[in-house]
Amino acid sequence: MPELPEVEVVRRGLVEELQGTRVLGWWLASFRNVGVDADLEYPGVEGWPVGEVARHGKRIRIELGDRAILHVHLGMSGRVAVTEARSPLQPHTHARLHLDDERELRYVDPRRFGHFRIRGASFDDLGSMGPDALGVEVERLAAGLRGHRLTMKAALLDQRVIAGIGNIYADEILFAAGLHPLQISNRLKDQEIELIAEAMQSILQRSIESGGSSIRDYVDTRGRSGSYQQSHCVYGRAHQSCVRCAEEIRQIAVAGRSTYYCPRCQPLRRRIARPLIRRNRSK
DNA sequence: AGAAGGACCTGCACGC
DNA sequence: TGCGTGCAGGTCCTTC
Repeated sequence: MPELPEVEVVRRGLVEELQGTRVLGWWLASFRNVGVDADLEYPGVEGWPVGEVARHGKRIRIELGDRAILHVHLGMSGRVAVTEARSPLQPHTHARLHLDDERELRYVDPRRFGHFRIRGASFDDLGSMGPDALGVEVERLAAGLRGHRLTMKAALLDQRVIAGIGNIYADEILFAAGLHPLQISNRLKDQEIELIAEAMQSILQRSIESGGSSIRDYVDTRGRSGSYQQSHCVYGRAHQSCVRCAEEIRQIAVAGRSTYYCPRCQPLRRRIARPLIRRNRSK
């Protein structure tokens, strides 16, 4: 399931693959998450030059000439690949961008949680998004976390607070920072926020260098899996021993998501609002 | 304002 | 073997 590191690996792959190409046209499936703005005409034989391939959080934006931007979100199971136009189509291929060198950019998404939309250059999809998690400054992270009264797990998953973190890295970051997932975001001490910021940078950076985490579906633009899942300390390790203290890793539901943590390395501080704990424990 | 649950969607693991 | 069921999760929406 692609989060920031996986999306960044995909972005870097696209930069390599799409350099110097032009988009001549497209084929788009008809379902709600795939489409093109009604007022954009087909590029035609001259094509649109592929420009900057940028990323914010889990979203990729690809400039197409000066009039359009391709917005891609991989959702749960989305993949993009640049392949020979003649190569056979994989099942669940929902979009194909025809390039000027006999290749295609293809978007495949079995679970259809992702998005693939060609929109006018002025369209802004980042409106309420928080800062990108990679390289975020401590002050901005602190402002985001203290601006909401959320459990830490919910805060890290909330793209308005910080963009790019999903279920896996939220758990890994909280473990590295020694914070319980039910800790309340606007009651953190400065030192705790610094620990989160440090853990976030080091984990995301290391994961990118490992090609991301491949849990089920994720592969990069050339179909290669990442290996960071081998470095996970808590995610998916319920009932196994903590790598740090050997205590049993626990699995609970927080913000509607499976959450893994070590009760000894991530103790719950008392200043938590009681109703929150009761509600979560009653599940 | 925030929590919770449902909807979207498919593949996979599991139990019978 | 084959079927039904539950689960996984990113995001948006509704309800409380």
